[in-house]
Amino acid sequence: MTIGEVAKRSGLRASAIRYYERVGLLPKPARSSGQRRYDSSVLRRLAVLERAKNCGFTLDEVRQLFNDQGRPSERWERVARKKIVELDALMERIRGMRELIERRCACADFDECGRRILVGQASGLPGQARGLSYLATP
Amino acid sequence: MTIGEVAKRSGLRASAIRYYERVGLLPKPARSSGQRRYDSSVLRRLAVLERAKNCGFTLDEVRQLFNDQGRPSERWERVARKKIVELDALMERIRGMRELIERRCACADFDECGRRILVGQASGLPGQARGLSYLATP
DNA sequence: TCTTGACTTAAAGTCGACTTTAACCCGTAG
DNA sequence: CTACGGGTTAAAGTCGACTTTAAGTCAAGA
Repeated sequence: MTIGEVAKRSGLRASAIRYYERVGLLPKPARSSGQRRYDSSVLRRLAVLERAKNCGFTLDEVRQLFNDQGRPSERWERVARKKIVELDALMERIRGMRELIERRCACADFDECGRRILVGQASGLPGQARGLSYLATP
Repeated sequence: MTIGEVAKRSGLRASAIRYYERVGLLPKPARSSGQRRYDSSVLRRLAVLERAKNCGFTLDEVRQLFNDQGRPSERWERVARKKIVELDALMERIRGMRELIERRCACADFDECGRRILVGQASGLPGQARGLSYLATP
């Protein structure tokens, strides 16, 4: 298969496939007159990669999954355990945000709001928040 | 107050305060021999800004909160409703990720894993996932 | 022969929320 | 006078996961 076919079959862009190769997530394929030629195993590899991304793993974690030493199941176990902890923390953060939003105030304007926040010391939300731009699902 | 004092009192960096001014989240303060001079209202504004960030609002949304037209309570209501929907969707996504991770497979290696994913059509997770690097709480 | 379409590369661009850097200015203490 | 500790600016850098661009290569079809 050429990279274009792999792209069509996997639903990824060719540029993404080249990128994965560059960062060490895909083995370098054979070449035919300069062009990459893949066998079907790349599709399985990409399926696992997609699945891992759907589990919330970063590419760095997927690299650990694919390339670290030890049995595959051990590597999975290690990375998965860590991710579960992160996901639980994130859930907690989001719950905190929701609560904070739902806690309606009776301020006439934002200056009064600020005054109340400054006197009442508790923000009610543990940890620092980041934007939620990652919510966009294109 | 100089920008340094505001930074100390608010816990923000001076560079962040200048940045907020540049993007229209803070009004341009008076100057004394070239330097910014603030009155205490800026602390209340920054307190609201921080609170809004803790609610998960992006700076763009905070800008709508501060600068759009309509009553403050209306602006808040509009932005807050939208954010709650986003947060709920995010919760759902994370729940899906957790489930997917917890669903242990019996594959000997990742190639077998890929084969199973390719034949069984359901990923079990709705929507596309993104990395979770935003989890890092510096 | 010329064109088309698919491929190749390195390098730069994207998004958000800042930070860092480089080069400069200003008032005061020694 | 000069060093020091603030402040100032525009421009570039950061993080992750890619995409886009520019310029070039290659085989097949008209």
